[in-house]
Order: sequence, then structure tokens, then C-alpha cells
Amino acid sequence: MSILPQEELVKKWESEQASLRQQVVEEDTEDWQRCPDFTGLERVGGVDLSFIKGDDVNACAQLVVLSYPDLELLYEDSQMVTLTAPYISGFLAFRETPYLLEALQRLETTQPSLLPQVVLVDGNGLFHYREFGLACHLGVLSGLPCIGVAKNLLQVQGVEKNEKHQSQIASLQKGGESFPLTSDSGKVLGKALRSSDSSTKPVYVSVGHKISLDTALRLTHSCCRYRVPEPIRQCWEVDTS
DNA sequence: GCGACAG
DNA sequence: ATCTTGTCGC
Repeated sequence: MSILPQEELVKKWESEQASLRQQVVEEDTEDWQRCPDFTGLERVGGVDLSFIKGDDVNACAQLVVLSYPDLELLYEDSQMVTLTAPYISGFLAFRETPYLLEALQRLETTQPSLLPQVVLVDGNGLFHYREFGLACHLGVLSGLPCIGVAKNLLQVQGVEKNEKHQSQIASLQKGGESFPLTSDSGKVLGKALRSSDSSTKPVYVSVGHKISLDTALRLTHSCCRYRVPEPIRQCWEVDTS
């Protein structure tokens, strides 16, 4: 096995993203997504990779499935994994997707009736340098509707963390309010969402796959008890033993 | 040289 | 991602 220089690896990954990008579906595809109260939605998933100390090679891949709308734990899976790909901003999916997919496949094999109808992903979807972040990548490869929820702003396509952005954040009065993240070409790539009344710092929501931005935003908000939506937050509370 | 850098 | 407790305030 030869190891590619990072520059070559990035080129290879860029072309893979460009290819998979074409498969992203940016609209609602499920009946429950059209209902004002999400009637028909019963299971919401969340995925995350967590690390320890200064170890950036060994991680814990976690998947939870919560009931909707009660957000009670229906299923949890936690698996120690050894990462092979480096972390490079813009290419997070190549590092994490394989293990998140494995977790979904374990669930599909053992308890298919518990498969989530939508997955909230820790990271961006279309709000990405090439409009193909982790949530899109996992969505396309799994075929499941996915939503990207990032906790920090990625400065992409002209969206900057400047004075204007700060004042837009300050203008969000209560949970559920949002403002668009618009690229220089005029496309709304995602939205900054004040996820709860008690949190000032927004989360950044974008389309992953098989869902519209408005639906993604509404669902994300309805999954928030605190700043980070429950499906992702409850990953942090999964038993690692 | 300085800033940016999802997780 | 993680290193890191308490503390002040609502």
C-alpha cells in the first residue's frame, strides 16, 4: 500500500466529492416532511465520533435513535474504531463516514425496524466549500435523509464571521429564529439557528440529503431542548463501557 | 508573517 | 475532537 502525498490525496477527494455531489437531493422526499407537525415521523437518529485526550487515531463511533416527538432513547450503538484518514478541513467525511455507515448497517442488520427516518449529523451539509459536507456524504452513501448541524461557523463561499454576522446573531430574539447563510453567488447554503431561548450562540443548519432547508430547520429546532439538538447531544451520553 | 481551520 | 473547575448570573 502506497501513501499518497497530502496534495494528491486532496485532489482525489475533491473529485470524489464532485462526483457524489450530483446525487444530493435538496428537496423533501418523505410524506412526514410535508406535514406541519411531522405526522408519520417516529424515529430520529444522531451520529457522532468522539475522541479522548490527545489521541486523534482512536475514536468512539456513536449512533442513537430517539423517538419522535418525545425524544426518548430507542437505540444506542457505540463502537471503538481506529481512524485511517487525517482530518483536513473540508474533507471531514473521508475521516468519519465509513464508521458512521458501519453503525447504520449494524442497525439495519440487527433491528431494521429501528432505522431512523432522518439523521442529524455533527457537521455541515451543503454549507461547505464545494457544497458537499459530511451530512451530504453520509446521506448519499446511506440513502437516508440527513441534516447537517455544525456548532461552529465555517467561513465558506463569502460567508464570513464578521461584524455583520455578529449583528445578525445579536438580532435573533428567541429560539427558532434564524437568518440565511448566503454565498457570493446568491445561493442560501444554510441557516444560522438560535436553537433555544437560553442559548445565544447559534447552530448552523444545512441540507444533507433528501430534505429541504426549511424542513431541516424546523425539525432541528423541534429536537432542541438545549443548544445542541437531542439526537446529537445524546450521543455524548452513550455508555462507552 | 497572519489568519483560518466542520470534527 | 480534546486539554479544563469553578464561578458568577439569571
